[in-house]
Amino acid sequence: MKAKPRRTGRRVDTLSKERIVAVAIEILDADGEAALTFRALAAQLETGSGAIYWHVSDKDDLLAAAADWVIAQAMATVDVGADPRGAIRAIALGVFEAIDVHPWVGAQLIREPWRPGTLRFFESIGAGVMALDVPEAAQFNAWSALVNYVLGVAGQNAANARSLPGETNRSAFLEGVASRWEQLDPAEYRFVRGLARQLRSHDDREQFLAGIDLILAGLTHGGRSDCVSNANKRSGR
Amino acid sequence: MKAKPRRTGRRVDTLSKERIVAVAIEILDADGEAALTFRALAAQLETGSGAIYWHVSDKDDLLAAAADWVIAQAMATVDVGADPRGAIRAIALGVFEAIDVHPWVGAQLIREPWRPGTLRFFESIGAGVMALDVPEAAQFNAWSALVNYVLGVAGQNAANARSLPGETNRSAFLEGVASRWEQLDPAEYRFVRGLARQLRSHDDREQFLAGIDLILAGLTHGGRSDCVSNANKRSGR
DNA sequence: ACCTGAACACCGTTCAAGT
DNA sequence: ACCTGAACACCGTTCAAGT
Repeated sequence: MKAKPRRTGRRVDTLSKERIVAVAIEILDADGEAALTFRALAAQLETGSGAIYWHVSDKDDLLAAAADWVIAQAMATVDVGADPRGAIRAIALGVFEAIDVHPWVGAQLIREPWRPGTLRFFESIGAGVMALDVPEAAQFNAWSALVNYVLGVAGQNAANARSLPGETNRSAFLEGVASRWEQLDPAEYRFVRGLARQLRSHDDREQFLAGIDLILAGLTHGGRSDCVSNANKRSGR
Repeated sequence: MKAKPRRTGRRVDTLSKERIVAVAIEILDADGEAALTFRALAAQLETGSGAIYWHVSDKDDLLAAAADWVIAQAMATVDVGADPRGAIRAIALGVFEAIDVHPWVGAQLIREPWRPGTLRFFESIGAGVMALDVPEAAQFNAWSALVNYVLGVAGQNAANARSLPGETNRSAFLEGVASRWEQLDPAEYRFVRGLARQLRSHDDREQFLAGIDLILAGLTHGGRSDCVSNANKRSGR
């Protein structure tokens, strides 16, 4: 009973960085960040743990490569229309949804901002900003605000999902937060208390886009002389 | 030579959660997140590693408590003026600067949004939003955009600083990113290439505040009927 | 060139034993 | 009630040895 089916000398699935990254993504999606160990990966790939180091330099490298693959995929399938505003929304939403499906990506994106997927994301947002009516001197800040916002929400989602994988878990987490918030002192925490109700029923995706729209609105109005806000002048001091 | 100075029975510094958290913050600030181990902590506290577990349930608990202490401190010293816009800017800047000094806080803030420091931060931003001219239905989204933006920048800073502690390291990191970006194909990465120059000389703090101002501008103008932007109507589809 | 898997150093956490 | 520190299970990484 010990005899295994013999391959013809060579193994069918040669080990490669692509295959390693693909299996890593499977493990990350299925069981979360803590489940990705070199031992689990080696077992799944039917090889020794040391073999992985031939193709991947490091665990950091593995995680970065996995995150970049997800983002590159998301960026490749984004439908960028003619309208720059719509393009920015579509790109941001594409990254948001990719991270929604693969929450572990959120924590990885920011490090190593020279990976192809991250670069595509950065450049696409930048192209949208250029296409808008934003003066050149303000473009860097506009780009930074958009990118930081997207990554902020991404990180938030990642942290929320880190506890345990699964959909039920997320709503349970929100329910837990909401019920804690409801027990706060009304005098001291009026706003947060009021948030609790809405926390249970809100649509993440919609709220994310509302934030993008807010930044875009500020961008357009801050730059137009016929509708200048005093928000851009330092208020007070 | 072996005789240690004998204390009078009781040890002078009783172990307590406060003292553990204080030493943990010292280690985190000095040598980064990777350096905080229960062994290092126990050595610094001159006790056994197991003793820490009597006061702290977990490493997660320890990190969350440390982050919350930093944020609570920052919130306590924020000077909130009368002007709601100035208050929001001051609160955001307070959190930004706290995370700038203690970069490891960035990654921790989001989890456990019921710790006192985090709650104070949430409530303060919420109070600012309420004080602004924002319709009640839009308050949740406005609050979310502001908080997410602050946490996004915070996370970014945390990731940048994670590589190694120290000031020189940060500028070296930015220099590395800039020089990589400059080698990109000008046809494909026009915007990111242009960013490289500005990346070296930009002021983090100023850029952070510019993002806050952008959201505030969008907030004011999106809500006013005399200056409605078409950014809030779905453009395109 | 690429793979194997035992070995190493190190970690969070537990727990019987002490005071 | 609180502290001690050895022990346990587990991890990333290395490396001599194989093909």
